[in-house]
Amino acid sequence: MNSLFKALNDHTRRAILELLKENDLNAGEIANHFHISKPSISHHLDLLKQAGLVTAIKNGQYITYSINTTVMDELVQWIMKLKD
Amino acid sequence: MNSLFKALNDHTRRAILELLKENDLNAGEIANHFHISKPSISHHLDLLKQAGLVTAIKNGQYITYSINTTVMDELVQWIMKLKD
DNA sequence: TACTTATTTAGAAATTTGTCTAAATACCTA
DNA sequence: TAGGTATTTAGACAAATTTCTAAATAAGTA
Repeated sequence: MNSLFKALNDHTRRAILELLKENDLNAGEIANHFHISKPSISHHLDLLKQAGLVTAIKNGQYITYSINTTVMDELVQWIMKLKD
Repeated sequence: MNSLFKALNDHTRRAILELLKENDLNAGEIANHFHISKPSISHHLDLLKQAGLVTAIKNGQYITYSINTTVMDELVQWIMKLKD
């Protein structure tokens, strides 16, 4: 849960998830949506990957990122339990 | 949303919410559940309050804290939208 | 009023985080 | 093989975060 909350606690990373919801994208395409350097985006992608929120598949020179929302089920459950 | 994710991104604060789910508690009672100084707990409570996750009511010398889960609805909605 | 208790505020120290540039790695193509 | 493109890794730095102790504020009680 810790890595999940940590990954979600950043506007850029949340925006990346919203982008990936629409389409799978490679790292460069993701970076083009932000005014942040590619290494920084790469770092954000790494944190999302650590949380299980995205998966990465190498396609030759490119790495395609996809969203994985199943890890958020645990979060929703946690919230629902708090709500009773 | 930012203050919400920020407030949730800490184990102690999440544990405080779980405590308050069971009972309203005053600041001292909350502090007694952790091995953290009272000023630090006070700070955590402040962040939870800023996010709207708890409310505080002064009862004489004491301040009673209660959980407020309605602000998490927005978070659940955000997650559901990502899931389609 | 003086003392005690509950809580917060202030300020400081250590750690974590987000960002950058430069360099490294990996793959593609002529 | 040489050169170009895509991406990550490394290292540095500023800002934010978590924690602490000491002091301030507010309320209850003798």
